[in-house]
Amino acid sequence: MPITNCRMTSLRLVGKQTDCTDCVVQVRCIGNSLSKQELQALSSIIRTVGPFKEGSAIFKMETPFNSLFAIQHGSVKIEAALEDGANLVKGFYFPGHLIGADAIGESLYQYDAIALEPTWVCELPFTKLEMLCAQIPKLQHEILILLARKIRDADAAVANGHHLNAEKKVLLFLQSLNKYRGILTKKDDDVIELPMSKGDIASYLGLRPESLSRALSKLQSEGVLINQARKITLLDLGRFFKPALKR
Amino acid sequence: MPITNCRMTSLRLVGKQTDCTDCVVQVRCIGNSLSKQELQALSSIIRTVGPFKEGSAIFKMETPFNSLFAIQHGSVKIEAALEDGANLVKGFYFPGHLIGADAIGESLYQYDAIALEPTWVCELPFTKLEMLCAQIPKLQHEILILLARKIRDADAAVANGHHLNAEKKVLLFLQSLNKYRGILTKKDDDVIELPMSKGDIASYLGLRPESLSRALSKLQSEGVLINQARKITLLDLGRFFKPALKR
DNA sequence: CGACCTGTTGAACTCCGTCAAGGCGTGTGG
DNA sequence: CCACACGCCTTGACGGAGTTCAACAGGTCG
Repeated sequence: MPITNCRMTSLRLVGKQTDCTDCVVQVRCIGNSLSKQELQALSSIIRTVGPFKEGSAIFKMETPFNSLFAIQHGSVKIEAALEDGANLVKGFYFPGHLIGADAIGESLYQYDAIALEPTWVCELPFTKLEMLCAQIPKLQHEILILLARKIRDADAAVANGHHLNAEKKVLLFLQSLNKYRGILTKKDDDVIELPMSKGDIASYLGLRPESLSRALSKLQSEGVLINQARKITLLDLGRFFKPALKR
Repeated sequence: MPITNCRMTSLRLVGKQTDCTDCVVQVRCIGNSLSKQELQALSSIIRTVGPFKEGSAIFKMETPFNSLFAIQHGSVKIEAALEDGANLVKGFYFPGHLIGADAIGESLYQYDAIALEPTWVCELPFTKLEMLCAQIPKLQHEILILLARKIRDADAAVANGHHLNAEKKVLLFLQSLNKYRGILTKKDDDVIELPMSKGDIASYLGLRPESLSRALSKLQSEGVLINQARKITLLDLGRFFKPALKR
């Protein structure tokens, strides 16, 4: 589960591709520690791309890796096609998140990045970013921290996949989603509007759609949440988690 | 599953802590692209530490994070204690591997690193390494690639955890272990001497020890391998994998 | 020799996957 | 406007892989 503390000032972007070197607020997942001058140097190598409409790809597995992408507005799912044709969803990302970093050192991206709603991203050409890092140690430091966090998140996902049952996986997913979207939208009413399908969530959690559906039904019957199509209301997570994560 | 292409010239280290600035071959997971002069700069900030005897910690969760460690000789398991007291093994690492990188940006290490046999490591003070990276872009590039590979490995572990059954997990583990140790020891006889316990392997694969034992027994009865305490002989992996990884 | 730890084997149970059917909302065409 | 199809989600019944609990074998160390 990708979790960042990054916030992003929401942008009122016009509906066409822009090439703005002036809007320094573009990338808020990196650059927070930089001076104004350094931020301008960063701004000079990046550009805003969008909108990507729902279902369209920001990059695909076959695309040569050249850039990282910071999500500005919208949401993105990362998925890889398995050899048998099934799709495996590897993550969901929101404004302030960086995607594509795990392709560093490879010639191609590792999977497809698909917009879940109208989405704008900020392109960071990797070679230029690297050169800038060499000039700005603070930027290098930020990138290293960001990659390390991605490793920690992936490690945590492995551990959770091993020792949590379906219901706990679902709840952990929902609360991290809510926490994040709470930061973003400042809504604290515990209602989550899902930008992705239940099928995508099931795939991400390593469950069959039927199992996810059953888990949600059971949680609803226990009064933990309310499950309505693409809207989920969290009622009483504390009660559920208090019986202590048994192994 | 950690896989690196790094090779390492095996060192005949004396059994006491050494402080060798001359042995440039110390760290072979990074520095491969550097000039002689740059390698010397790298050597000047690192030092060899060891031996750690079996069961002793190179670092623990409570240890403040200051350094990365490249394994020179021996083997290391990474494990975290869960709140209920159970231990979760998160990885096994061998000469040429780098550990501790996912603590970057945190004040403490994320888990314990325990030697599985007499082990020497090379300590890389992180702050100094960062400063060196700013001076040597090639080194910065290597570090970024190394971190990205760790992300890919962890992502692959998530996917494997989801759609492989116990037997396939075991075989995948064994062959990656064998591949790696083959590179190291130049033995190609497909006999693996396990430095870790079966319990550790089970934990790493997300299985109960009983399930691992059963999987190994079944594979032995099928003629795929021979299971003898801490020695496993791989016989015919090709046959097993040919029926196509069915989801 | 006996205590202990690790690994193995057996039997019963549980959770999730699988297969099948049906409900619901949406879009399309008549 | 309704009829229908289609995709997505839900529900039910069943089976199987892995867990759990228990007993035991084999090695090591006191």
